[in-house]
Amino acid sequence: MIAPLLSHIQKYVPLTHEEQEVIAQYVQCLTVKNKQYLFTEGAPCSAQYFVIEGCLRMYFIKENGVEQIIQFGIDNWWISDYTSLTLNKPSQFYLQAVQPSKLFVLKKDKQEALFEHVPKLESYFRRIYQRAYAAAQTRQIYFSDLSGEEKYHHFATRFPDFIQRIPQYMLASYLGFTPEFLSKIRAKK
Amino acid sequence: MIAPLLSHIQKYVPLTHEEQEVIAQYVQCLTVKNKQYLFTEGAPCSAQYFVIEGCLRMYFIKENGVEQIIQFGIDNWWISDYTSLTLNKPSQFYLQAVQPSKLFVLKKDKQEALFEHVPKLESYFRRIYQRAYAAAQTRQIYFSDLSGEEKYHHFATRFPDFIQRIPQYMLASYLGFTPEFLSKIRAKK
DNA sequence: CGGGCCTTTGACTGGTTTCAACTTCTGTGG
DNA sequence: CCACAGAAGTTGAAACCAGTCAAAGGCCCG
Repeated sequence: MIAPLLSHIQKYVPLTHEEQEVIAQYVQCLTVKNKQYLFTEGAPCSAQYFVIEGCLRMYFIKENGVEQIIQFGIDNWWISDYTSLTLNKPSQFYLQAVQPSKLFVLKKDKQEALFEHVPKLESYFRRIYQRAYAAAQTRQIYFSDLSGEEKYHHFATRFPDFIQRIPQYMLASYLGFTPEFLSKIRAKK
Repeated sequence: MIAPLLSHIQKYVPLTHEEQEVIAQYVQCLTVKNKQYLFTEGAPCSAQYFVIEGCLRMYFIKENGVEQIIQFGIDNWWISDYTSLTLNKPSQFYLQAVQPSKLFVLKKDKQEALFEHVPKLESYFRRIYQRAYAAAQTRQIYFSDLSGEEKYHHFATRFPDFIQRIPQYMLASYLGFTPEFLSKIRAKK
């Protein structure tokens, strides 16, 4: 059950059997239905989520009322509103399942306690956040260099299986344009 | 000399006198002239930079040949191409001084060695990267919700002193539009 | 003092949005 | 299992935000 998380951690730091037990006690497993929310805008977000199955989307509502997805949560990826989590501020985002999903929850206070018991997890999360930040930098290249059409083709060729799993309007939202425009791109060929 | 860095670290983790000495041995201080490069696209980037004075810009060249700034490096902020640093790949960016600047350099191998000697720095960088990632998430809100004109006004009111220090074409590049368009925004009032 | 870089201004162009109408898909209850 | 209502996707016309190109003016630094 907790195996996927432990094996992910062990790609970065080795764990003794005892450490694995401790970790298992500090995280909870959670099964969510499609459309279920993990947190919503305005409410404080006090946990991080590790997706092992299914798919989440994190989004906010723009001035004009349109939903803007800023990230999908898929297998082996931690997702959360880190501003809310770090500074104890109300969340800026909604985190919602877009498929029936299985995930692990690590609450903020549990994480801090876990660092006391298993200090090498500091190293694990240091690497995780470093990679997440690196990915955010790289994503900026695609989002500022590519036109709408190019972004779609880039994403469609990189994640051909993923785009099958989500409705088009969510893909359009993530790529930063309207569903109508995506429809026109797809009509071209 | 190294005081600004040590006091920044101590906002997150306390340091003994010995630990401060060790850190001082692993980082180098560097003074750079305006327009000097720290690394360029294609070359591996094997260090992070902590700015204590002056200003850096990190940018890449778009398909159409235009420079796109993705980040400014100012006081008390670590800056680097973390994809290059983490995965030992050639850098995607240029990092260049836009003012005479003072900074500290932490090479990748030195950082790893430093973690051995001062394990609590894992915790420091874990927090630093978590905040950096949080900031990247928040920035996405502004960049996807605001029009060009709104981004300018938002940035101008938030950092009124900073925009005085850099040429307008760099601000336009950072905000994701052309210098001509910025000029037209400013002409409106 | 000069030359090149930065900024401004205007006319034209184009990618993307908006709006509205229509079609297709989906899932839920009878 | 079918029917139907609401959600999702498509299509076209008109409008708009921002880019491109070109020319002129300002300013900084050698």
